[in-house]
Amino acid sequence: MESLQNAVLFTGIQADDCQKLISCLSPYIRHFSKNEIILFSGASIKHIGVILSGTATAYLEHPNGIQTIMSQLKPLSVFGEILVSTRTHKSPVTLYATSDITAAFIEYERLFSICTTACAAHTMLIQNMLKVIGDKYFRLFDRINILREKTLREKILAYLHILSDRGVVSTVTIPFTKTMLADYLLSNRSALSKELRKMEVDGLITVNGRKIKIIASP
Amino acid sequence: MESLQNAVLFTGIQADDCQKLISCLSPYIRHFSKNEIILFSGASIKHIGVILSGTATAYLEHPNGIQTIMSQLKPLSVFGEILVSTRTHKSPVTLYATSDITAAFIEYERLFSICTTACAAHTMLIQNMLKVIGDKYFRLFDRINILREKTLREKILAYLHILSDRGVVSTVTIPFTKTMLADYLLSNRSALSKELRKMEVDGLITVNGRKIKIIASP
DNA sequence: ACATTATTGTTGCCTAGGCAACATTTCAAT
DNA sequence: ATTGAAATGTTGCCTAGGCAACAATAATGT
Repeated sequence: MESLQNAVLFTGIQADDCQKLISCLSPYIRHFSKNEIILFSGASIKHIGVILSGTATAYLEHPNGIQTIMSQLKPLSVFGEILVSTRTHKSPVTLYATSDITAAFIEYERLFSICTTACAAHTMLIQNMLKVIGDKYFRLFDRINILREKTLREKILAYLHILSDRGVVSTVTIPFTKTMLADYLLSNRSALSKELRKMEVDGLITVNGRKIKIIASP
Repeated sequence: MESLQNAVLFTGIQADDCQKLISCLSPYIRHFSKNEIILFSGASIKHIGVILSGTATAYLEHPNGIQTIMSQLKPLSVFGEILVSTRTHKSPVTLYATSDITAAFIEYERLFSICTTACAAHTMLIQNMLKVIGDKYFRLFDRINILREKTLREKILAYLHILSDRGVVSTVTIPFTKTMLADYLLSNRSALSKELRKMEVDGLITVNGRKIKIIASP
């Protein structure tokens, strides 16, 4: 439970205020085992979740059964926070546990109920939530920025550029498998494999498993 | 200024509370003439904007100069609200006035400063803002849902399906030109034109200018 | 009413990359 | 260590749709 304090939701709040705030939010803990579904696409939820330990992956489901990767969650990642403000609270994604997971859940209502003990902290909490939502929005925006590139090569470069924190670092580590990367880029795995090789031949990058070094940035 | 009260930001707030709240937020009004740029991509802003009259279009700019349409704003649309919570407050899009525009601007700080007169209304305001942000998030999500379809025909159908409020209505009116639609679908205009005709021939839809009737939904 | 500009339809050409099929390597579980 | 299952590399084929170029139509401003 102490680790919950480290979540972005609680940054900028004094330790003791934070204690009070959290007890005021009265989160409850749930465990999920690997491969279990934490949240079904289309299901209504009335809590936001915080991953305390383990990892999860969010997929967008297609009527035809195909899944598209949307995001990866790691310890202290928050989920369900966008649904707070929607009418139906229906999740647009399915959340799979990719390892054994411990997660904390906080009821939406608690977030907005003004508690008597730590109101200032409460305000900070809401602002932090805005920040979390903003971050998620921009990650989706990043993807649009990548997908609008016309060729696969350009998509890859755009992806690497964003991953490298907009060109600050030159060696990046892809946070998932190449198969998933192809999925993320909405392209074909073998086409991705081909193109990465071509880019290596053309001296643009060096590929080493999941590590990619970006060579040219003219 | 009365029209500002009708913005989503102020729904669920009593008229008199709303008056107080708005004077507390002390918005200021600005005018833009057609084709003027309201907000530059990359520019920092410290206000959220509400369109009072007129229309605007948000474009994502590419280093190479190509613009991708992101959203259309009409009276009572809000913009800049996602930037409230970010560190740099830098706009990811450029906002063009597509007609003469009147807009109200409210400083971020005012949103969170607890006023003495209408604190409850203030809380409602924040919740409304969460709703606005959530809506924007889902509109972006919709686009991903469309773009991940593999063929152009499937993209068009997915687009029409979402536009028809998930299949409730069978005749939809495209909110922009076909040229812009092709842009939105990240595809080629003449390819879109071709495919729409083919779909008409195949008896899937009927196209009448910007009105499209969806015939089959098996 | 007229002129200018934007939108739309239509055609043909051509290539990026989707797809399937297989071999190889890496990873995970027992 | 061993086995089964993913992940990855690689090849060839083939088509969806990008692109350019033009004509026709519609919208807009003067």
